[in-house]
Amino acid sequence: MSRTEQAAQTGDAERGGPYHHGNLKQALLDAAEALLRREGVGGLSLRAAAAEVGVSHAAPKNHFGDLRGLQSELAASGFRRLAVEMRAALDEAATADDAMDAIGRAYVAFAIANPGLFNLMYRSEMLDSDRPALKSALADMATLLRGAVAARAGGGASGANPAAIVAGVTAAWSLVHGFATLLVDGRLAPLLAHVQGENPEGALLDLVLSSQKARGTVR
Amino acid sequence: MSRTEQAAQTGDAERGGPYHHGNLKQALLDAAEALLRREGVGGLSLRAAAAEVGVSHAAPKNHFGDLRGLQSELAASGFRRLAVEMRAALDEAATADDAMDAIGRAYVAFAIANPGLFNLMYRSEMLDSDRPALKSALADMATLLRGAVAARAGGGASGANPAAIVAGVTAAWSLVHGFATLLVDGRLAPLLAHVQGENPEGALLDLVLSSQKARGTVR
DNA sequence: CTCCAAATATTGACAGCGTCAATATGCGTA
DNA sequence: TACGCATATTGACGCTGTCAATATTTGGAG
Repeated sequence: MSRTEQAAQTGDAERGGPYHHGNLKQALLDAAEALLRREGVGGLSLRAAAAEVGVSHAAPKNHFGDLRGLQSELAASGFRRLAVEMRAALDEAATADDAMDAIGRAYVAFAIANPGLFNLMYRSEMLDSDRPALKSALADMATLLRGAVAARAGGGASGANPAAIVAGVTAAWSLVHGFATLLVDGRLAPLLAHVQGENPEGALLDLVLSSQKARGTVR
Repeated sequence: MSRTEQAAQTGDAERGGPYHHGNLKQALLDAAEALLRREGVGGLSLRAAAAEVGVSHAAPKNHFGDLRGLQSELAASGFRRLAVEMRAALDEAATADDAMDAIGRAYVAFAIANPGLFNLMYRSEMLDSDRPALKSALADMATLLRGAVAARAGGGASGANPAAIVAGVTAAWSLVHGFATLLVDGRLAPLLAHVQGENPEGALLDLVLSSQKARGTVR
């Protein structure tokens, strides 16, 4: 009995849907992200995503080519959403210095809210950086970061030292990314135990951000 | 014809060695690390390591249990070696402030020299943190980091603010780990292009480390 | 010295995975 | 209406981790 005969007997809604799904690509992305959220980056597979949608194991090939294709689209979606949240944080900040902290907090908040996706986004061996969706999402992130640092360094006027901007972007990104990465990987757990209050992650991040500003006074 | 009969005919040295390898655990670890270096974290597999050593596909089970066991021992070895190099850098530094930079440089140098291993070390889902070897290696790393920060914060005397030490450890570790992670993942390539000279990675790291110290003067 | 138990290694099987080729189905258009 | 292209299925292949059953070797107890 073919899949279509089954569908004709049981009705599309009850089993599998029509032969042509109609919106399979997005459905697969949603299923894949659910898998990522539920089982982590190791639980993500083409076959599992296909099964979750109720479609055959080779169906994803038409839309993503291979596993790296699916993962790249997923990562691109992640970078897009991260950029949105960072921009929102940027717009709400009053001073340029507040803006840097706000961006950093948005970055970490995204990693906490989407640990599996965040992991995937920074595993280049699982991604195809030539995928247009991923490429443009990454370029967008880069200009956002660079713009924020330039705004702070320029202090309103333009023409800040380019080397200082490169260093600033690298330093700010490294600090926040390192924190997010270590946190998501569970490496900060022993340190978090020394921070009291609810939401110790946020408190520790605040400590880190302010300790950077007060460098020299800690001693 | 059994494996032993073959060995009796061809000689142990020529094909496969004796039935009992004698040092299979270490040989598998070496093969696995070679695999990791050659093909990255995705190319690591029990069967490939076994094949490289010339042993049956299920032989690793006796020594590591499962794949996570092998990966955990590999990661433990990595953390041990990293700690050695960080301690060496620490001992060579003159001032306490130099020491922090030296540790950071050693950390990044290790990541550059062993990218696959470094990746593995910070993918907890691939590791079993209950493995004694990994547990103790991680504990050693933690005390090293904490000690270095406490020495800087204490300035020779003891009794520095514990909260400041937690913040300092987190900040220093986050900054350097973020830099190493982004670098190994290829994410800093666009920024590295703006740094002239041979060894741009080291130059950029120097910029980052000094920009942290000069915070406020960049503007 | 002998023999037996424990440690170590092999073999074969199974399910899950990504990927490919061949085939089936349905939608839009000429 | 009929054709063509996009989409989906089926079946196969080799790779993987893991397990159970078996084979071999080693080392120590008697």
